[in-house]
Amino acid sequence: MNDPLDTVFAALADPTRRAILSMLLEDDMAVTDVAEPFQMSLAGISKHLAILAGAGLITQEKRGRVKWCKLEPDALRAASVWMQGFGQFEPVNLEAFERFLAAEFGDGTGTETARQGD
Amino acid sequence: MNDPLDTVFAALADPTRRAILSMLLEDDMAVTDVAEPFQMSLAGISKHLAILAGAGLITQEKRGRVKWCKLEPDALRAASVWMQGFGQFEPVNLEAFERFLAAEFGDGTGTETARQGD
DNA sequence: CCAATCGTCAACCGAATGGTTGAATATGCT
DNA sequence: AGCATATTCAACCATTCGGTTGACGATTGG
Repeated sequence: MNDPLDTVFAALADPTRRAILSMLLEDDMAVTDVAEPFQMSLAGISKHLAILAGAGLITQEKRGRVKWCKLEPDALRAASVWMQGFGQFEPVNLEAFERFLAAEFGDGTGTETARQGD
Repeated sequence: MNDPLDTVFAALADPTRRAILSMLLEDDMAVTDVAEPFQMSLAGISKHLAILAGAGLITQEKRGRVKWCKLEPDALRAASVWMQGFGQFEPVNLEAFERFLAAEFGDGTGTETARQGD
């Protein structure tokens, strides 16, 4: 895999990884905490995180025995530019995005009862 | 593969398929003509086209014995919306896109009527 | 020191990918 | 009819992917 577009799009093609990215939108997280909501072994999540890091979509910093995962949204820019070239979509607003998140997890993503307890 | 995001991103993760999409930006094309610039069997390209069609990124219409491939940029909208949610990138212009194409194929990207002899 | 916690590594597995070749199916031309 | 063109199908192959389990190296805390 050479082209960064390859790795970024491949990373985004997996629903678990997209879900992880969405989780990291809210806050940096430790690997174990990232893994918690998933029905998957820790090693499995660790692999997904490695793939996301390989694509530059997250960075991981080890403090003590805990490794913190941080979203790096800038890595999406190149891919976004590439895509926009096709559609010339009108500027996207966050509402549409939140509808999307809601559709994908059916999880309360903000509008009603903003996330409680952080 | 359930989520349309899965299929769209997976389709975009392959450089051959992205190149095909870029070619189709300029014009609809027959399968054989799509295959011509690639060092790959026709059947190989046919498979790639099937994947793109499966993701909704192109449609194929058979007229006579020729199957025409047409770009469907609207299929990118959902993926684009998803991505924009992370970065809130400034609106993207076509210049940036053309720089990208140039970087990826080093091919004349439009300014000088790329299609000769149609 | 000892035990628990955090995370990765290594080996393994089944399924999917990306590609090939050769035969098969349509369609068109003369 | 008969041949060439356009495209897919089917079988096969090597590689990668997504996942598991079990052992392992760090780090922390009693």
